[in-house]
Amino acid sequence: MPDVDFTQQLREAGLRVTRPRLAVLAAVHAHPHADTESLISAARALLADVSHQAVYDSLHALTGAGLVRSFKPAGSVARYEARTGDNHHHAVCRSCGAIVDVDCAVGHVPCLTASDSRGFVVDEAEVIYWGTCPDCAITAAAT
Amino acid sequence: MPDVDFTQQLREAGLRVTRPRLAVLAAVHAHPHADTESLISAARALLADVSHQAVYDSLHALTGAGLVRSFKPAGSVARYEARTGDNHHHAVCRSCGAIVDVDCAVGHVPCLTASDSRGFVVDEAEVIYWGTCPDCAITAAAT
DNA sequence: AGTCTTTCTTGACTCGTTCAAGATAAGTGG
DNA sequence: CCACTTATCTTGAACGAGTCAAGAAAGACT
Repeated sequence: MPDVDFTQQLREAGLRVTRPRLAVLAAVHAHPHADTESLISAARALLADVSHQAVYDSLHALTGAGLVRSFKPAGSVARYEARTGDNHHHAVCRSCGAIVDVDCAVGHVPCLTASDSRGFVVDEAEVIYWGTCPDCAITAAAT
Repeated sequence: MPDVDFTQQLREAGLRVTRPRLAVLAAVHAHPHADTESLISAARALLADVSHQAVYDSLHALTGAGLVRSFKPAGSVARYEARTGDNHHHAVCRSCGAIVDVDCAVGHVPCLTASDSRGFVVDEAEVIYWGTCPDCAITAAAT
């Protein structure tokens, strides 16, 4: 996946194509669920001396354009991912902090159908499953 | 609801009964979905000069004991509520920030039944519905 | 009451994130 | 291809929710 893809994406989103944005976009694609600090490092591996501010700005711009999505499990810093528009959710391991993607519960977006939402017009449901990942479950059982 | 109730709750939870904790517990009951700063103010109305640290400590202790629950909509600070153990969720208005309780989607805790959670043992699902509250929907339509 | 342990007070501090001002470079028309 | 306009980036400071630490205070048990 050459930079051309990302350039294209930026153009189509009406964003200017800049080196920092390409680096950040590539970093998010390469490191799903990464926090900002990791993304700064990853972006610097592609483009030395990018300021942290540029990364924050880019992430905001990309988030606004829908090219990346951000989420923030309680007790964690902001995390970003490039998988957007498919209404998937996340499962977080209480023990090791691992995060995996989880497709919508019953398969057909039931997450948007709150039975009684008090007249709210709901347009997005953000779901985080808390639990124990397979690895930690095994470790805990072995204790 | 005299303080006796809260005293009882603390005792049963195995926590020491202290003035700050009673004040914080009462504050959370009186102001559902309030953020920490509001709770500090509310607690000070009941017990002047409580330190913010005592409020933080109390909230942590109460959360650990299951007497209060904390949640944190993206972009917001921590919020607390006294309604626990019934697996309800929240709807947040993007426009005015209002938060209301929403009972579980289909009525029978489907929120815990992620179809494919990659082997995760899920013990809690945290759901936040984002949308527009009735008031803001009307205001927006009138524009 | 006396003693022990938990909890509270005070105050400093961390860290993720944001703000601001000036420098730089992407896009656009000539 | 060059100049122009404006969005974006750099640098560096600032902010604020939340945490840490040391000593003082006050529950709980005997």
